[in-house]
Amino acid sequence: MASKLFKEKGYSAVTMRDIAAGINIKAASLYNHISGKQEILSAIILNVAKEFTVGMDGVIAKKGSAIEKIERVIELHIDITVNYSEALASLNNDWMHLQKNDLAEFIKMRERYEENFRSIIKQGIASNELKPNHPEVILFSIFSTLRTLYLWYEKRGKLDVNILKKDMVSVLIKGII
Amino acid sequence: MASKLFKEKGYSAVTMRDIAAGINIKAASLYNHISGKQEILSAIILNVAKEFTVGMDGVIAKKGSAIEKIERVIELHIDITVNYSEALASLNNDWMHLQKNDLAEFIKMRERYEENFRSIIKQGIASNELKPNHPEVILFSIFSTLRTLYLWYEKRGKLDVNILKKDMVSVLIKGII
DNA sequence: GTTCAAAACTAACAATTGTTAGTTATAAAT
DNA sequence: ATTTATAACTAACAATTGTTAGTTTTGAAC
Repeated sequence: MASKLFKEKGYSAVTMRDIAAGINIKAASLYNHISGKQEILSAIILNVAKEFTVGMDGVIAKKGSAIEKIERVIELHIDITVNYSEALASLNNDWMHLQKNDLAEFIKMRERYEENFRSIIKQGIASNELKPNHPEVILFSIFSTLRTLYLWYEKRGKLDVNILKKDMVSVLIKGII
Repeated sequence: MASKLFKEKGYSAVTMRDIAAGINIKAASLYNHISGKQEILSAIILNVAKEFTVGMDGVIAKKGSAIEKIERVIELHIDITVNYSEALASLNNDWMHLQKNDLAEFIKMRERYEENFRSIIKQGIASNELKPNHPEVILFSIFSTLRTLYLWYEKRGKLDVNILKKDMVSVLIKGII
């Protein structure tokens, strides 16, 4: 419920009274369940960040071509988007409002995730599976598409997940020509 | 200066005192120059939104293949990103904090822009320039990559614009294989 | 050197913020 | 029926918010 409000207006613009009203209680009653506003944000963000970390670790662990691994990363993102659509808004837009320890943990996970993705692309270029484009551009292109998928998934009427996976793999890997 | 703060923490988390401190004056002094916080936000967002609108209108007006038009759209986004990097953060993340009239104007511009982009893709599919993928997936893929370019452009040490354009066109249109 | 508009300042405001203290309602277990 | 833990409530707090009022400083034009 809080994550839905955070998605709509951003963490800073949502008040404890807003969150409480969303579940028909008063703001003070929230403190019977949580320690404060920050805890809500970090629960939302770190939970989904861990999903990404675990998922990416799984992709890296399995053997396979770079293309196969990229396909699995695309599927991972789509699955998480379907299950955590609102949390992804906070992860993308409000991570900077995490406090010290949570912020450090988040940044560490994000860096590790990105580095893993980068290693897959480098593997693909080394094995001639991928065009010798600048790896950063490939990384950025795929990454940013997957990152903002949550904005589209709902707007476009909850497309069928399997069709979406196939289309995304096709467009992102083989291009649009 | 305000746009830089908005990019870092988001509109709602930035106070008038923050903005004033950024230019070494007191908050009250800001009101000698502007009517309020909202005006800052709408100036930032609507200005860059108009750049997109004018640019896209230019692309649509010129004759050319769908691929050529998509290339020009990519170049348009890169040019705007280079010149308005901070404003793009507000446009992407804080547009919902615009007030009534400004919000309506923004949404109208965004819809028109998107519709123009969609028409280019449809033209490309009709003329067999593009693969018969679902147009929405192509639109979303290119769009979201361009949309978040501002996050990468600075982090990656201000890449050379012309090289970036070529790489982006290659990756987004021809794919990574 | 006086004038005068632009733009800075101090001080304060009403409203809203996250949070705490203390109290009451709920409902399962004895 | 009494107890007891859970979770709701009211009321209030200190801090911070955007903004206004009134005053002083600045600096170019005369």
